[in-house]
Amino acid sequence: MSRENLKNIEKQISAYKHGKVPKELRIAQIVLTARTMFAQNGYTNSSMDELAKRVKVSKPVIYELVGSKDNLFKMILTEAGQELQERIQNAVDQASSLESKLKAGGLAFFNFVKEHRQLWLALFVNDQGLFSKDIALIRKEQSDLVSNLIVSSNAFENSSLTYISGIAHALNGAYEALAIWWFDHPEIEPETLANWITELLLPTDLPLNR
Amino acid sequence: MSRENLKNIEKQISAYKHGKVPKELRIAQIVLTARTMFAQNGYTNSSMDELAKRVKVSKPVIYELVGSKDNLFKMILTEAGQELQERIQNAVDQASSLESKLKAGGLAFFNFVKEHRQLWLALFVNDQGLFSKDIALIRKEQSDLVSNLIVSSNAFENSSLTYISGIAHALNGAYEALAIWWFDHPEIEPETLANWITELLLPTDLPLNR
DNA sequence: TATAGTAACCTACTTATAGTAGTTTACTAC
DNA sequence: GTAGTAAACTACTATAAGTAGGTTACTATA
Repeated sequence: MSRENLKNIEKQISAYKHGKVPKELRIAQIVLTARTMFAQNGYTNSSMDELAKRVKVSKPVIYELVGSKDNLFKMILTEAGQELQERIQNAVDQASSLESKLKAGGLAFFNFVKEHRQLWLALFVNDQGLFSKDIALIRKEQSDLVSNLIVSSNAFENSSLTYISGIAHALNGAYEALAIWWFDHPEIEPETLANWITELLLPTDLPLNR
Repeated sequence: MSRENLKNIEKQISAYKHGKVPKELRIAQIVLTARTMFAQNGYTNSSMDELAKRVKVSKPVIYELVGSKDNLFKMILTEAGQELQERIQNAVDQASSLESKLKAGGLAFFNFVKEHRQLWLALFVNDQGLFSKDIALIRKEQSDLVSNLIVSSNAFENSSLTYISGIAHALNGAYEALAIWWFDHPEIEPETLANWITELLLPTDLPLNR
């Protein structure tokens, strides 16, 4: 991602006196500018008119070069997805044991998110603002339910509330992701899915508490 | 959710000859019609003009009664969130052991999703179509990476590929959800988060394989 | 039974934004 | 210096959220 940086490109562009900039350079400028804009405002709250203003070019130029708002977003999404993928893959490859691979992969992921917080949010999670607070509230309630379950089970009796809250959210995310995956495997019964996650967390041949 | 059903309400409405229907009844009709529309087309692809057509009323009536498109969506989202919450809570309360509570809660969740597939997707996951395929592709790649990790570790050697794929998606969902939760706890280090999930899956005082 | 008040509803607009048709400008090759 | 073309522009259309201001029909009271 950002193999070229925006400053660099704009410096090159400033060499063209009368504003007629080669296609590829202009595309790079547009995509990078759009990435910042999407990160700041999300997809819906970003407009192509504003993008045109930021790039200091008229709208048809943008449409000529990147096709559509959708397509522009997809380009940015795909590129970021690829970089994320590569970084995780490299991290996993360089570790040896299962445990260290899991740690390294997770670390690579969280570092990526840390470096690109706003962008990651805008690309992979939600469309800036609109309902994120409402969904966050619902998730929080679900997670509180799970937190209570964990606490009352004494499974994590020496753990901090922060840790338990985080784990509860992670667990909810697992259920949610499995439900999304389920759309492509509709023949599976709800009971089966519930068992999968339960057994993942509480292997039947192991004591429940630790 | 849908404490009243649409047919019922429209039957009551048809009693009013000249189309002047009491506020509350009209609101119920609008909300239920909108719920169907959002489930079919998602938020962005649903228009208030179409809603007005479906309800057979002019647009200002709808704005008078539900305020805005945002607000309408939030009403539906919140109500669905509450029902989901209640169903999981009831299921958990009625079970006794930690394991049975996890199973029952999970089952309640997956049953809810099964009963309201399209609506659940539209409300909690994404905005119909636009980028869901692109994000799904990225998730699939991440999950394949995790699947390979799982397979090569021999941790699940007797498991079907379908199961492994599902678990991999669930695991990715856990990372993603934890990253979202992280926005409210920015002081935590990436290493810490990576360790949390690793230890959840591979408790250090237990053998790695089972 | 006439009429005042109001709840429910309407037509016709404004504003914002994605996307396009058709034209103009400046650099390049001969 | 002129022809061709790449890069850019102005000015439009279409769709959709949201609103201003007016109309209709039911209800209560004289």
